[in-house]
Amino acid sequence: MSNENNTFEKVYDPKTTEARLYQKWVDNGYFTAHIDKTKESYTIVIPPPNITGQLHMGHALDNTLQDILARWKRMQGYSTLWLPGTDHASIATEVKIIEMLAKEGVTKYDLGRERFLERAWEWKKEYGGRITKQLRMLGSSLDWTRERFTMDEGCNKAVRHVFVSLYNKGLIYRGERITNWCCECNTALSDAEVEYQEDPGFFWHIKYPIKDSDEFITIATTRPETMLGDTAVAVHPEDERYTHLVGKSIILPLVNKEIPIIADEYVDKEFGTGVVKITPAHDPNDFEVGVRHDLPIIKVMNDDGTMNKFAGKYEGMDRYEARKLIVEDLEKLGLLIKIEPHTHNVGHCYRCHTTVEPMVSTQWFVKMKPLAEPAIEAVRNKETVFVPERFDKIYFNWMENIRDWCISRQLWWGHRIPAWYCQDCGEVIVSEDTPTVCPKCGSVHLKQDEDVLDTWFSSALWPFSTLGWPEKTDDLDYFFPTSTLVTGYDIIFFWVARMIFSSIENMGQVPFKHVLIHGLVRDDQGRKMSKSLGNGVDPIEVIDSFGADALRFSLVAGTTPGNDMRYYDSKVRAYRDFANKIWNASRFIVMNLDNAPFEKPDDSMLTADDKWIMSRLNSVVEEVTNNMENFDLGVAALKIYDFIWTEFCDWYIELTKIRLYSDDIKQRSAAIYTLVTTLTKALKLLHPFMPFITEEIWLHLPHVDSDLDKETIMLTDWPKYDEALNAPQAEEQMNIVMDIIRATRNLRAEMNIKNSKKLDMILCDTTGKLIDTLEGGRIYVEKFANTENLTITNTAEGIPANAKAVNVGTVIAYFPIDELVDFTAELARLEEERKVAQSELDRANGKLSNDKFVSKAPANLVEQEKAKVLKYTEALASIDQQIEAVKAMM
RNA sequence: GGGAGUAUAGCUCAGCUGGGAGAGCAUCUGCCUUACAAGCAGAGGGUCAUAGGUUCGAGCCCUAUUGUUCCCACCA
Repeated sequence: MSNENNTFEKVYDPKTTEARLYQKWVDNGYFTAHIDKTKESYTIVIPPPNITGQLHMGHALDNTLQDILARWKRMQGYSTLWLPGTDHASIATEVKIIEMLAKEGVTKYDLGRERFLERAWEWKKEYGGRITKQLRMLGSSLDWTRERFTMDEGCNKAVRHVFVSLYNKGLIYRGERITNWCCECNTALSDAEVEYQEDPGFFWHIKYPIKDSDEFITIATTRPETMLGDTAVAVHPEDERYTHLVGKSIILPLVNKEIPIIADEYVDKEFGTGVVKITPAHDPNDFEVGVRHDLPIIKVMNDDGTMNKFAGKYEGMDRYEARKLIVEDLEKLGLLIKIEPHTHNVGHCYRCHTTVEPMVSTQWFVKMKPLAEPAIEAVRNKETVFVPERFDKIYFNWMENIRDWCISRQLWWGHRIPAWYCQDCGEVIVSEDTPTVCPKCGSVHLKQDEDVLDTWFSSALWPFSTLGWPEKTDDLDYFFPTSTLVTGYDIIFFWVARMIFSSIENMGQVPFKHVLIHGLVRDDQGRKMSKSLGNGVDPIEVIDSFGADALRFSLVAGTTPGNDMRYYDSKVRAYRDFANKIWNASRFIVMNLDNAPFEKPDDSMLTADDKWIMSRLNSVVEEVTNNMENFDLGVAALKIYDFIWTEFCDWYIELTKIRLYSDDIKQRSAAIYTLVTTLTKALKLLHPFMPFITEEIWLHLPHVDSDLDKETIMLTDWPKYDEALNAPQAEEQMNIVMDIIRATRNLRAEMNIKNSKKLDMILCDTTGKLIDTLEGGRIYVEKFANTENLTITNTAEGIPANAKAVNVGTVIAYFPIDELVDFTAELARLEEERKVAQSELDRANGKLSNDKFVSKAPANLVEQEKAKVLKYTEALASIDQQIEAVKAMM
């Protein structure tokens, strides 16, 4: 074992170890997954972070969870692959590059497509590696030999293959539909990419004059500028107020065009004026109405949100400028009745947050119904299970009400749509390979579609495209379907749902067995971390000050799947302290290594504390493993923390000092052996959570059994529950011993007796049943209660009447104390103790006198209550005796 | 308009299929005890939101109410 740089300093310094260990892990290929048919595989694909991104707390949480699972499964003997990669993030990246170009005073159109893409690839080269470097700092055991990118050659191939296949099945089509249009990003968006929020606005009530009449009809609108594209006015067919007008026309103000008054069920009689202007080109509902009534579609805006030639005198104006002017003009004409404040739900672009404009355009769509159905079935049949399960409701709700997916984007950075249009005959050619001639007319004048695909189209294929599909690769064969997907609830629609239906469609099976959903990491006030608020905490800075282990642990310990959490420095600090605690405990053990030979002791050399700690750890192993299997990582982490700090450090290590400082080398050796093996096992449990410090310590420790040929804790075996290690008698004994020690310390604190002052003590068990147990624990009590003249007896006879008495279960610890005892206070304390004992006794008796309890409750609980009756009866008797004694002294 | 989460100690949160409420931080009291003051020992602090119900027994299950957070939905 090499010890370079490994001196045990008093304070653990993560900085000097983390980078060194990570490099070693990578260099030695520990993260590299191997196809081994004798083993089961365990696979996680990373949710690919955007190449524009920097690691934020959400990533830190997401990847910590994945790393814990990967490291744990690896130790359990699974052939484990955690596959890394990044996402080209079409729209997000394009926006960033345009911003960068703007600083140079250039637009993307100035550059042209080709040179723009060159710049984009340069960007990818420069920033794409930034976030993966940061993932390394977290300790992520990712198999970098298999790193992928959504726009690498293999993924491109998968994308084209899927597109063509869906097109040939009629599941991808192109058509003129109304879509969400972002005027800022200049592209169509899918429904999932629109975020709705309540915005304050106005309701403008406008009079539309009826043709050949003096009558008016009043409409109310929130977007007056779209009236220029009105092609009808609609009322409800059963609205008596207006039935006489159906079939007539109105003259559209400002445009002076005649448009019909139609009747349609869509109109709500109760809302507004009961009359709706119909603008098929700029409203999704109106579009539907337009289709039903065969209305013309007049688009009055350009893609950038300015008014076009159909807007007449408003042409060229920005949409909001036009709105203002139109309202003014209407007012001048006396057609504006009133303006009402009105808040309404308005869609915003999820990338740039500008108001989305519903607009008609020609786009490519995926027909969703046929794809959604089997995807719903698969989750219903639990082929894929959400953890926690309630998230399947969100999934079902979305999938069952799904609309066709708009997949074309008017962007340049992304997978260009593999469709070509024949310039001569208009034929549409969809093909994986670039066609050279038109199959219909033989023309060579083919032009590829200008648009790219929604960035989520490629991420939907991620679990199999990254393993080599559509090729039949060994990786695909062995590692697919993957095991667990870890992600936040915020991208269930964007990503999880789409992976599920894409996988079923293309692979014939679900892409993963479990979806572990986590919540958001919020700031210390519970607010979402965001750039605009400036309240984001940089995980890299946290790692810098407290270490990756501390950050990881703080993100997991005590959290519940699916629930949001808050980030606190104080939490990380607490776990940094925990790391330091383990460090010092280990330092202590290592310091004692040359104190005695490290060898397996004879069973007879094992003491009660040895058996106790091994038995306790054995239970912890079982519980933690069960928790991990149920994805209760937060509970598992706390149990490990608690075991190491409280039971191992605060008790066991202290207890072993009796032997470590003894003259008997065999005893020292036995203590050392148990210390090392217990610590080692605990470190293994902790390793998935705190990979760095556990490895660093493990490298300092001597090893036994299967660890002997291992060079890293990463590849050691996950501890297994072992029936043979259970030691109920030792546990009982140590529990009594610790209770007595605690009671004594308590007494000292209460009575202001220095710990250094030795006390006389008489341990009295009048039942006589615990005498052997107490004798066995004598050595611990003597040392840690700091006694002299410790007497263990089964009779109260001969105990000085003025001895201070403390009840520890059925055992009474007497302290003949020379100092003046305040008898009044003592009496009061005893009375209080009596009250408690009496109420306990009443409680137990009450339960037992309840026939229903006795007959219906499990037998062991009934037994427990009976035992209590005995115990408190005895306790009461003894307290009464003490009270009498005190009274006699007064 | 639908749906989901959440309400537990001063703060942040755990609490596995119902069987006597826990942790960290904070507070108070002692300790530099030869692994650790980023530590040790002790203490205080909770009608588990409210009201009903089921049960021998409810923080946990059911119903309603209130507060709070979020998701979905085409109301012009």
